[in-house]
Amino acid sequence: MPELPEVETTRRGLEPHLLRRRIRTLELRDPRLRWPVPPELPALVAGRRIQGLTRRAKYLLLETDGPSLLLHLGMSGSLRRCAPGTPLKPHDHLVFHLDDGFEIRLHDPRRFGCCLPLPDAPAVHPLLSALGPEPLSEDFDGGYLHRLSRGRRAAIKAFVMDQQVVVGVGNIYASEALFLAGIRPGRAAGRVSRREYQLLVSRIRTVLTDAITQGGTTLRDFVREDGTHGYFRQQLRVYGREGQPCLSCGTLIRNRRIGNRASTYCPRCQR
DNA sequence: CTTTAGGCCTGACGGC
DNA sequence: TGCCGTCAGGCCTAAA
Repeated sequence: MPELPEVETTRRGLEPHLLRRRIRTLELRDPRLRWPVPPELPALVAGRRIQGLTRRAKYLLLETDGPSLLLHLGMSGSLRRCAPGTPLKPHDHLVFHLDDGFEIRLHDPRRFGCCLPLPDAPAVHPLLSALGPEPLSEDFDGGYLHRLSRGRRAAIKAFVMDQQVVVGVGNIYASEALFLAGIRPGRAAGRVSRREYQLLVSRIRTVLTDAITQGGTTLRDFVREDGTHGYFRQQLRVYGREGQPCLSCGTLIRNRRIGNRASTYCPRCQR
């Protein structure tokens, strides 16, 4: 599932192949994504030169010398760089034809992703304007989470998955970070101590950076820009391990629904 | 204000 | 074998 590490892996893989390239055409094979891709989008970007590929939260910003684009991979999306002549697959919805002959294809079976034009001031875009801090930035720390969480009754897992609180942390990495910090996912966010938040922030940082190093987590759909898998799945301690023994203490991993999400945890290691 | 539920979408899976 | 209900998940909107 594309959370921050998968999006960042894709960004890093694609950027060197995109910089200074020109978009010859954008082929709209199926515009039915989370929001319909505007029919005028191909005309807006045709002939434009790519000046950057940046990331904000789980969004990718494709910057050109004309209009820029906002891309999201939803939960089953991937961007692949394909050599000329590579056969199209089902669910290859968008194809950027570049001036070096290569193609960048947005593949998204469940179509929860998006591709939208971005205004000149990206920060005012409604999808970006209310986002919380980046988890790997300086302004995200234990004190911030502690302050923001006072009085909140929502589960801490739902709290850290709230993109207005901190971005990029989805179900997989929230589960893993809470395990590494020894905190039960169902505890009220407002009852978690400052010290625990400091530890949690540290664990969120390490789990995200480790996952980026491994190329992200492939469960089913996610592939990197070159078609290879991410390898962080092998490092998962609790996610997807319901009923299996905890790697630290041997207690069986439990699964509880929190905020309508599967939440796996070790009842002994996490308090 | 915070919190929750529903909806979008496809494919895998289990039960009958 | 084949049909069908359920689940997965990010993130929106609407409603409580």
